[in-house]
Amino acid sequence: MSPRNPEKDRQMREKRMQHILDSALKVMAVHGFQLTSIQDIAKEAKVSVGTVYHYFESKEEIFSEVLRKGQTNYGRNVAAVAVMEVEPLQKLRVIASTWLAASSTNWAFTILMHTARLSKSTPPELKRAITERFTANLKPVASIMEEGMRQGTIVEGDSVQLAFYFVSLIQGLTMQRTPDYEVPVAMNVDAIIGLFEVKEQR
Amino acid sequence: MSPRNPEKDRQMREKRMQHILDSALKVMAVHGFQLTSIQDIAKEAKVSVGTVYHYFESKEEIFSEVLRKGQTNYGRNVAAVAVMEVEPLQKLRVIASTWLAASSTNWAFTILMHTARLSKSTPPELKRAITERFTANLKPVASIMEEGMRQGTIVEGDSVQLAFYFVSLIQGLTMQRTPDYEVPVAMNVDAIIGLFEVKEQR
Amino acid sequence: MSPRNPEKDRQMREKRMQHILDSALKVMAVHGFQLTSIQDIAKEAKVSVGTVYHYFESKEEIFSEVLRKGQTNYGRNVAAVAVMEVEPLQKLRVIASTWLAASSTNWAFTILMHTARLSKSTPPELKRAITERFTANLKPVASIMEEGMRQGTIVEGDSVQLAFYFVSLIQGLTMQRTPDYEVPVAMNVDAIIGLFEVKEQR
Amino acid sequence: MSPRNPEKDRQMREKRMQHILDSALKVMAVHGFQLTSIQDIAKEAKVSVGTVYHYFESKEEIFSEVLRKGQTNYGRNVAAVAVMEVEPLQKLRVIASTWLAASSTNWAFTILMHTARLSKSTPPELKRAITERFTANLKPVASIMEEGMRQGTIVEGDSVQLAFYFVSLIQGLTMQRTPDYEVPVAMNVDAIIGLFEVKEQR
DNA sequence: TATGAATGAGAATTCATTCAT
DNA sequence: TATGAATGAATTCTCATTCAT
Repeated sequence: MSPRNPEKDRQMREKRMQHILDSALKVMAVHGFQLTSIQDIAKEAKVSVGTVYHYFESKEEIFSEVLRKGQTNYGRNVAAVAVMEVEPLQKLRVIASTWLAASSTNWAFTILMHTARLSKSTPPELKRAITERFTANLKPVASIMEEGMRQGTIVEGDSVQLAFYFVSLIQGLTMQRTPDYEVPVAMNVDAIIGLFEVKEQR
Repeated sequence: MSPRNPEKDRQMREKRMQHILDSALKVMAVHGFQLTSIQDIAKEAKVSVGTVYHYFESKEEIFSEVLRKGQTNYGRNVAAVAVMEVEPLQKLRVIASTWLAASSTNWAFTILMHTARLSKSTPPELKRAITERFTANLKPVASIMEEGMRQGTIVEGDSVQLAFYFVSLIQGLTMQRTPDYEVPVAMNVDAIIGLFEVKEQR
Repeated sequence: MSPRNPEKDRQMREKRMQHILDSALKVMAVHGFQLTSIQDIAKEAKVSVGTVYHYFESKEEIFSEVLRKGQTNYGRNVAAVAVMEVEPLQKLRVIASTWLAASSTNWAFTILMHTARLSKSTPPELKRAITERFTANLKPVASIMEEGMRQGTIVEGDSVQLAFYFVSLIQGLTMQRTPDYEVPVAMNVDAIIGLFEVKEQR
Repeated sequence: MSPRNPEKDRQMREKRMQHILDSALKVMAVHGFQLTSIQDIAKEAKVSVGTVYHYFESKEEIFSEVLRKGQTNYGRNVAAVAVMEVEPLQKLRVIASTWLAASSTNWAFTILMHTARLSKSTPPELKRAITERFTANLKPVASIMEEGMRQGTIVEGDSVQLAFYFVSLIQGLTMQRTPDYEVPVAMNVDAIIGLFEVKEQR
């Protein structure tokens, strides 16, 4: 019947969708959330507008997917760090360094996430999904905090709250990392981690 | 024809402009940044679109002014706290509590600021102005940090960097405060301030 | 405060709205229902697309208004005929002649009405409104039928049903009146009315 | 490779084309005329868009074929009724009952036909074809009328005109039969036929 | 023959801005 | 100064049609 190869078709489809999502994140990083038009995304992906709509129902869905993939990815990375064979403080350092790395577009991603949660026009399901994934992603960080408390190297407190503060701080700093006009104050990962560290007695 | 009073005219003008700016912030807090139209602002201010354009050159200028007033205001408040007659840690507490108060629309303001800095369509002058005011506003906080270090109650480090971390943390937390789907983790001002506090010897 | 004349403004507004609605009917008569674009309407009315949207919320609303005005108008006309001082059969003749007059765009209007009622995309309220007005407009015709039955000049039967048949016949014929390729069969008002007439005994 | 059978191939082709046309009518009955997309038709027929284009040149052609088959079919049915061995009035009754049967999608078909004739975008050939078939289909009905006149059971008049009125009435009533908001007036086939009947002397 | 990916023109709608009154 | 009508560019989304596999 069909002279096509369904399996290959499926793979191609998957690949193109990912390509479009990557392009979407890239332009959103430059243009900002809802200011990114489908045109912009299509141009970046070097496909036509129609093609974008061939793969995604709406602009809405693209944003939703970008966020989902990004948060899921981040969650996986953090979980991997949490079970590494190093000191808890070192784990925090890895997370902070990765997130704040100059090359990353995390600042764009963070803004994207918060703007989506804020915007009146974002559908409730998406808001809830974002918040839930964010909350779930706090877990691995919280477990690092607990581990550090047990070892006496991380300050005492509610582990989830501490994780919340840590992540919020990192995200807050990330957003200062926007291009063009960066705040002229250096960031020092050791000093940041130091805030969560139990100081040795002299 | 009523005789004109130039001084009163000027005051009236000032008052209406402020009214429009207040209305603008109010709707932007609900609708999100650039999704707020001039129509929305005019409706909120109960004036016509034409009137808005009498007082402001462009939508651009309104945003710019909202940000300028907001940042200036914030700067004044922080400066006032910095010279209060209380412990440095207490000063930080006051700043944090005020900023994170449930009633505030600081989350909207923070997003507004970051989105503006991020957006390609924001003119460079505005971006620079925002960043400069942000940087300048770090000063009073840095002086609090220095004061605390001198007294041995605040952790050692570069005072401006510490201020940067403190403000970023507060802003990062603020953005978790968006309505509808708040992250289900409590915020505890004492615990937050605790991160910057030198712990007593046991 | 306002150097404008509100009353005059209101009148102008009313006039422009009517002008746009007239233009809308005119183009819909040529292009057909949902095939008429706002562009078409704007061009016909010699205003910009934006202006059309200044006066009407949506294409939907324009169609809805065209139908409402048209049906209301028709209802008024039929009611006026119903109370004229002539024979019942003569009243039917007047209605039929008016409706089938070559110059009228009733055929367009009729199609418009039925297509709207048929289309899946027409909101239920509009469908109900159309149907209700149609039903209400049967009343005057039914009263003519009753009058004729009392006088023995119109065939016996349920007056509302008879009215329904009469109107449906007229509308059915109207739709044959589309331009370009008219059905090559003459219409004779007397013969049509004859169907509802009690034939004299010889 | 299976040996080809040209005759069987042709039959298959014919069968698939008919299947697509049937599906087309089905969806058009629900979605309304030009609001039906090729996608809709393909989905209903459970084939791909490409396949539809294998069998038909354009959307235009599909509509054209649906109408042609529908009108031809109707013509055949009416012609069959015309030569049945029953009273002329009974023949009219059969035609009316069939056409107005609740289950039929004639209302969709009727709208389809009229909208096509009306639309600016319908090519002239199609318009002419529709009108010609419509006109030709009046013949069998006209012959029924003539038969009735000869027998003195159907009112006198031009037989083709009478047929025209009869068919227009039926079509007019059909369009009141749209789903969702039917006009709340009963239809009585006997009463309808009665309009064309010569009344007995008292 | 069958598929569905790709395209681009066109539709509805929004909105910043201008301008006559 | 105040108003709101008018404009047209930009945006999202749809869809007929083409084409490589």
